[in-house]
Amino acid sequence: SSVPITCGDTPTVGQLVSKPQQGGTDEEGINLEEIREFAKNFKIRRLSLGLTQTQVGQALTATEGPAYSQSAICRFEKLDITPKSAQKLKPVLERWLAEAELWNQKGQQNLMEFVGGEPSKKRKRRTSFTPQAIEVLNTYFEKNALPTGQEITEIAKELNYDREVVRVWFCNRRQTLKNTSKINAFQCENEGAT
Amino acid sequence: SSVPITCGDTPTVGQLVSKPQQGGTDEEGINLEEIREFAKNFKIRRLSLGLTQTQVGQALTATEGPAYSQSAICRFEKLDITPKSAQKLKPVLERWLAEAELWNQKGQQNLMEFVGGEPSKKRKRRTSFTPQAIEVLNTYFEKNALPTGQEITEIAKELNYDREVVRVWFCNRRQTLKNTSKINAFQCENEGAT
DNA sequence: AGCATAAATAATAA
DNA sequence: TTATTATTTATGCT
Repeated sequence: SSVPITCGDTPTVGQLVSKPQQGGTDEEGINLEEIREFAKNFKIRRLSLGLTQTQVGQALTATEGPAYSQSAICRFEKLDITPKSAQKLKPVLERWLAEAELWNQKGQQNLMEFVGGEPSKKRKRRTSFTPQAIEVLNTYFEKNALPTGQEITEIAKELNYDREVVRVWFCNRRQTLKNTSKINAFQCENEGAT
Repeated sequence: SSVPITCGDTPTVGQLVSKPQQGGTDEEGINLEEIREFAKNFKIRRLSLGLTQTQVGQALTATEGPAYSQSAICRFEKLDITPKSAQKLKPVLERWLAEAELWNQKGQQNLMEFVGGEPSKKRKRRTSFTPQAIEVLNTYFEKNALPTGQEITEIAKELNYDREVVRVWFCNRRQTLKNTSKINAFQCENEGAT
């Protein structure tokens, strides 16, 4: 009385691979086990490069012709995809990833260029501060990381923010800088200077 | 004079800002380069195990005594932490991670048991809101985009949806609004105009 | 076959 | 640290 739930839908790799009956190979000779292994590996390597599914999708769309959405990458990694599609996508991903890793070895900058994102994409801040306000705050911070109460009041007034908010911003800013500067300062090793 | 610890008026921060580097070791003999390397490695290994910062934090809290929040793990990985704290935290993380990897080799189940979470926490099924519910939610949102916990509970009750689902809906709704209004001239601050 | 968005995870203002 | 925002992933739908 085993009624197939699939109702004619093509089963996904994930569904097939969890069935021990097939021994890792589907009826068309596709090695499902190999695909599963690659998918898992792909995710780890992607994360090691610090790339998001969106980035991979966009990069592939740019270099490989057809469109690869974030959803497509997601579904591949989760094996929520038909064996046929997976079989087709696998070599594309494999080739692309290998190249990406090559660029990464030459430096993080090269990778980001290869991926196609902006090299120095500005990070979005929490909404309490507008980007403009952050810029102004940083300018003040560079001049003086420890403003007096009077100065804080004036900055807050200029930016039209709550005084307390500005005070805490300086606190957090100093904290972050203090914590990270020592350890992180060595990251800039490929800067052309000695 | 006494040692000023408070974030408001420590005069040494300005000095820290422009402090020259010391070749990978700080004044207390901590190998910063080693910590940086480990932090990077830690993240990759954590992701390879498929663990979240939250899971690591909770597991550490359970096995190691003091509390380790998701934020703490995040800050360690980002090196947004003092060298002293990092030095203290590093061996704990190293030991824990090694053990986690050991359990993982014995099987995914063992790892999840070690981590202490539910064996296989499934992602919540994506809820579909009825058009009627969306309409009601939007009406509430227009009146108040940031309802209190009490209000959320009431709205959820009225619509007969899970409270958490409603809470997340407001989160995402705020997010969407923010993203779209960014395209237009945005106004983040409704405080007294200048 | 992929968009819209719900849910989950990471980062950060307080 | 905690509560919330920002970002990323996953999935219901057509």
